[in-house]
Amino acid sequence: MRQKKKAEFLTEVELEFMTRLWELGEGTVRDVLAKLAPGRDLAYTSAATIMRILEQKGFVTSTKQGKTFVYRALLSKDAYQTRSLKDLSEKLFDNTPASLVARLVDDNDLSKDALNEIRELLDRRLKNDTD
Amino acid sequence: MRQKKKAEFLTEVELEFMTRLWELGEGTVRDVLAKLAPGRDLAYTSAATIMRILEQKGFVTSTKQGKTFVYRALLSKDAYQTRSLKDLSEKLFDNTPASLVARLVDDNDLSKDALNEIRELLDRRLKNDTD
DNA sequence: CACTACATACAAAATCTTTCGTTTTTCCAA
DNA sequence: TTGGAAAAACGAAAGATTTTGTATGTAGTG
Repeated sequence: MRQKKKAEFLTEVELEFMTRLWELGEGTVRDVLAKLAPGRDLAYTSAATIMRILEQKGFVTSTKQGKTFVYRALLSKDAYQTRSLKDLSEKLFDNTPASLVARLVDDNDLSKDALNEIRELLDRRLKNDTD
Repeated sequence: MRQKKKAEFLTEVELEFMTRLWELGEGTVRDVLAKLAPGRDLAYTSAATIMRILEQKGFVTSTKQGKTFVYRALLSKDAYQTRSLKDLSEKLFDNTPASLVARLVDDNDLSKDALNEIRELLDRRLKNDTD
């Protein structure tokens, strides 16, 4: 019998909801629903289902307050950023982060300040590393 | 009546196939199929279907040679890298590329070499910039 | 020619994702 | 206490993606 592998990545809609939850810190289904993009028209039950799925998959947790659940993210935005970047790097940049940065820097006119900021970050990182 | 919007992004499997085609430059269904990951077991007709879908969606084109189609990418890897980075930046980094790079270099998995490579890239960029 | 090997074409099964409707539960105010 | 408003639970419809089987076409060979 085959064990269903734990989901690593969020689906489109799951990411949409996690993003709102990250913004909120924590919130009920109704809170999250209210924060969706203006045009977005989604039944309350649909939103509730998505939150329940997110919990099943282990991306969020909930505690009951009165009769309603309050959700909080278990997966942090930072962690998911890292995970997504790693995935993109593997799938599209031959696992060479430098080429990813190269493409990014070529595409966007990053300000001198932004570039300097990043470089300082690198310097600090390189100093602290002992390996 | 609603016009079906042109697909912007590749699905999981489509990306898998495009990646092989980018490596090959051009190739038949059989060529691409042969290049898939070792464990990957997929019927020939499945591969053919995927290539046909890629063509329908405008990501590749084909020319008939004898009785078989030879496919070539219309969407370049570079262009798709750009598109994907932009999407990731929007969806997960508030559209600020600098924070994306910051997260990337914060990742502990990066080797010293990779970090140095990125730094040199930035140095060159900073020297050439005139603004 | 007609046989064979291999290609394309396409409908549809299988699976995963997204959305919703109905039923059940729960709190609270009258 | 009980009736109503709002939430949760859940099955399943609707939709998209992935995979396959069957039918059909075509080039080349004896």
